[in-house]
Amino acid sequence: MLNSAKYLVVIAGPTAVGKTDVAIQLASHFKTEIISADSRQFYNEMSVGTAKPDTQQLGKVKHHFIGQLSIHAYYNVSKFENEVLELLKELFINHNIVFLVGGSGLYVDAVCNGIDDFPDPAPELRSYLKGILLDEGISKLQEMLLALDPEYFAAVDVNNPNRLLRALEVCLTTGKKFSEQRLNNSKNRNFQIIKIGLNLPRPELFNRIGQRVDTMIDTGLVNEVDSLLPFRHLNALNTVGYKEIFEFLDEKISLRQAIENIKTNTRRYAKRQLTWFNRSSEYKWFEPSQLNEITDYITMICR
RNA sequence: GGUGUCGUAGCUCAGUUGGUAGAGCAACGGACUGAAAAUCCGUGUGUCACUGGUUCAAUUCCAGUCGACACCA
Repeated sequence: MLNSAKYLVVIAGPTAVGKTDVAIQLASHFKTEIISADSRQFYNEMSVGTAKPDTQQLGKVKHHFIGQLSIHAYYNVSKFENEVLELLKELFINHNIVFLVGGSGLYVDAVCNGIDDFPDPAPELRSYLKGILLDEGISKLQEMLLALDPEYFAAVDVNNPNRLLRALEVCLTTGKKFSEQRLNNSKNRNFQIIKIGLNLPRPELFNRIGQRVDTMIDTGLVNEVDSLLPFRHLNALNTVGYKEIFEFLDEKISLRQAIENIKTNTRRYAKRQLTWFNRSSEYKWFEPSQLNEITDYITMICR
């Protein structure tokens, strides 16, 4: 092969747009493998509610990062970045093109651009800070961050508890300001990146979301969620499709209402995904039906 | 058929002692560096059922009409 350049082809887009099917056809065409960038399809115990590729689909193309984790495992985007880079080294030995497919924008970006390195905070620090949030409210966390890192305090969304907790965690673990360590530099990769966005007119997308939720219900979502009831406190299960069914199982809402809520929350999620991906101008957008155009586009660039 | 209550945003409802109206949810837009399907921020989109009357001014008061509900026949 004359051109030995390596290409990571990102297939991103909102949930239910049809990424899985397109990716499988593309990966088959280019005789390569798929890395999933979907922060919920990682979990082995969550299948129906995450619309994982089914066994037939998984049989067509080798997928990575599908169901490789237990919901009890601690995982984060930095681990994902490192593991994917390791895997890519191997895959690029025998393939010039590898697909990265998923809707988790932060995870996609971590692979493409990298994220800054921070030490893992001690678990007890995290629960200590959460305790403060619970007992004294967010204003206490704001006070703490203002004292420890006024620069980040000025820039951060101070009403967002997750952001405050994270910044405080880093400040207290490292003894240095979060803002000093958060360089936001794009890392160099030794492969080229092609970004493809998949989207549909909104009514069509929303229609597909509704149909997919109905299919999940028909294929046993309630049973799956019921079996995970003891673990509902886990972060992995703080997820659309699961939290609404928990409410139904608590008899707080009807099944009908739970289904409606899942559809609404999935639509909102899809919009947030589009906001994320639209921020980058690097995406070339297609409709999922434009398989030939997408194939030509990739071929043209990789030629 | 009679009496009563109600009719305000996409939905549930508040309100205006008469000066053309506002909450929650939805919707729409946005942010995002180790929880990210998470978390957070911003925006009111309206023939105040309809037709008349009183009034400088009616969504508000009055009458009628239509519709919903309840009770009485």
